[in-house]
Amino acid sequence: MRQDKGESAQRARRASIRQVAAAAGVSTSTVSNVLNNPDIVATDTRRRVEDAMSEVGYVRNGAARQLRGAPSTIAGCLLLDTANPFFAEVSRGIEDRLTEAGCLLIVGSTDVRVAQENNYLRMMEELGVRGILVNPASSRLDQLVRLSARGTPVVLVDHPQAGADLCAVAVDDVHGGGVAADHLLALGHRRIAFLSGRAGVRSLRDRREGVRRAMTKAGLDVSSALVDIPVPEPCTVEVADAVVDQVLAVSPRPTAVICFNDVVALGQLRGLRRHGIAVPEQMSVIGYDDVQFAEQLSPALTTIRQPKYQLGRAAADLLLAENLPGHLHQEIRFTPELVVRASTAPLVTGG
Amino acid sequence: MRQDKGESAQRARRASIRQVAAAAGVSTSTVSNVLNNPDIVATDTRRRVEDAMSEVGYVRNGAARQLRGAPSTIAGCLLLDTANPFFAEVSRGIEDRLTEAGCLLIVGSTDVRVAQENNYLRMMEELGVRGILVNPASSRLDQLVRLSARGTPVVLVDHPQAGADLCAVAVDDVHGGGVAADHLLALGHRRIAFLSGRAGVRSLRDRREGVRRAMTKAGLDVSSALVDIPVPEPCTVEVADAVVDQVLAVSPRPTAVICFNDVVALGQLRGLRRHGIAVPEQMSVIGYDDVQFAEQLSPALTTIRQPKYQLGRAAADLLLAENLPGHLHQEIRFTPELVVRASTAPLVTGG
DNA sequence: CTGTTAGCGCCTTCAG
DNA sequence: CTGAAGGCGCTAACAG
Repeated sequence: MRQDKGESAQRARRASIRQVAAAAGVSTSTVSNVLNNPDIVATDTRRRVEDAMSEVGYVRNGAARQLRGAPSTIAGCLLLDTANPFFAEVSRGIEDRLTEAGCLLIVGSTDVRVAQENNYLRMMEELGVRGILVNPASSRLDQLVRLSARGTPVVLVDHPQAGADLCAVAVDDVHGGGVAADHLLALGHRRIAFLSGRAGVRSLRDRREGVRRAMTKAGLDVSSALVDIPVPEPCTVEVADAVVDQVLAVSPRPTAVICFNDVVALGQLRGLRRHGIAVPEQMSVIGYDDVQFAEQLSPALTTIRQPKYQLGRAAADLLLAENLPGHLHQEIRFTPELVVRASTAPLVTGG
Repeated sequence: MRQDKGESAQRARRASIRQVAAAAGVSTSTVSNVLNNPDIVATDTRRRVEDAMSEVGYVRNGAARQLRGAPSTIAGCLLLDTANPFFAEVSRGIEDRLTEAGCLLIVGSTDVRVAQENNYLRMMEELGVRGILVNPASSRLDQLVRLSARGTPVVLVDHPQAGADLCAVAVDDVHGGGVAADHLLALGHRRIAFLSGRAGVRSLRDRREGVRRAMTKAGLDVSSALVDIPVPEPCTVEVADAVVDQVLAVSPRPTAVICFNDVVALGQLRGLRRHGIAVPEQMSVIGYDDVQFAEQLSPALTTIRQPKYQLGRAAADLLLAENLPGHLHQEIRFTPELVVRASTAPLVTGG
């Protein structure tokens, strides 16, 4: 069963353009032409070459083509956590747009770790990817700007341009936090917990700022109306469930909680149920993202809807446009919207 | 603002090992040694080279390395739909294991389209990826076997080896379907709808077979006890919601429904609510996968739990082992388990 | 229309 | 320990 060549190698070397040429009795450049300029090759020569290709099992060598200057067919994408339903939908939007352009997608989860992000960025840059879509783990963008300047286009995903010389697709998080707070304030809540994630995440800071402004506008004293509670990593349902203990320990107890995403809200619902606290009667809960399952939770989740799939598609659009002649960096901005369901209700005084 | 070189190019050519050598006053092979055999280079020479690298902004050229014979740092993965929460978790497991091995991951969704799958496979093979993890869109595996024989290792994900000369990570779907049916039969249900997806998907056929066997074992006439209903693509909550109309139109009406995944079950819950049909009092619903949100649905979803993340990790493990000397193809098999919650209940006769 | 040639950037001999 | 040379597979020029 040994190969004739005597190569002990695991993986036999693939047939090259040269073997095809030999098998078809033509030169290598003719084979190359069949591949890249079929029109300029005589029909019967072409057919002979094509037969030779399937005969020797020829497969193009992407590395050699790229070395020769062909544009890369790979784009990269770094998200905080690809398993999170929000990012999973964003990623699918990216993938679909890239596929239309004949590109493949490398994905990576940073788990909000800058070191991991840099590691991925370096590997992708070495591969010479066509560009990288990044939901940054930190708000320091200089690393990304330098990467872009060195020749690998970078598009920010779910992050504002923030003065950086990059394309960006953003969602107005200040607005999102604002409408969440406005909703609760209109229902009479005057003490609201804000569940945020790892410190320093830009989108969460912005949402908190939106909440703060809404409270100020309503004439409230933020220091007593707003209770900050961090959710430790990893941000899973179980962890968010456990955080409920902290929420309930605050005195005076908040009557409503704004979660930084729907997974955390799911954990809150579970934890509150565990404590025998009725939602929304004794506690209003509001999520963020409006993932698929939000509508069918018990109770159905009031949340802030973000355009997830479209976010991804738009980002990929920008990336693909980076190569075009007169390209200018631009920011696309989406506005999130409140979706009122059953997890929020008017404050019952004396509850 | 024009570059001095007068290059109108979008993307300046990156610095090569040669420019580093020139800047450091050494030869290219010394630079190469600094990169690949740092130990054999004199300390001060090495430092000089390293300074030169950062000075000229050197980045390794992956294409050139690969052409020279370096192993690829990329693995591919083809799933039916990466945005589906089941596959998103599988994919995260793959990603984590690959990252430990210093590999990147290309993902692709086939949407159960063989043409799309083949397209992705071809592109990945041309790139010379280290291997490809595939949840096949069809049960014809010859294409994959040939790919593997040509030198690109293939690992089947959530699919049995089925006699193919490939590694595989499988979950016992017949068993899964069986326990779902056993549960409903024990509750007294005698007319059960099975919601399946696109025809020909192996895992769904197997689950149906499990259901069939359970019915037979219980002494039922399958032709009257089992009602097959297909859910058209794309398999979204909305589509599954609409399918409820078909379920209810069947005469005599089924009293329980087994869904092929939790997303479809979610749609069923929504559609049944729309029709004013109480779950589980008037209709029992059972899902598949046990995704994160299943526990918190209204009502909490009875479902079949699959080891999603572990499935991915195990598959990546097998792929990484393909290069090892005495490698033999193997199958790893997981067993799914029933998780009883609130969406199933005893049959109320005369309901 | 087809063949010849010269590298793309890197790494691995083999001499010094 | 360092330098010089060849070639991985492919394509863009140019010659025929």
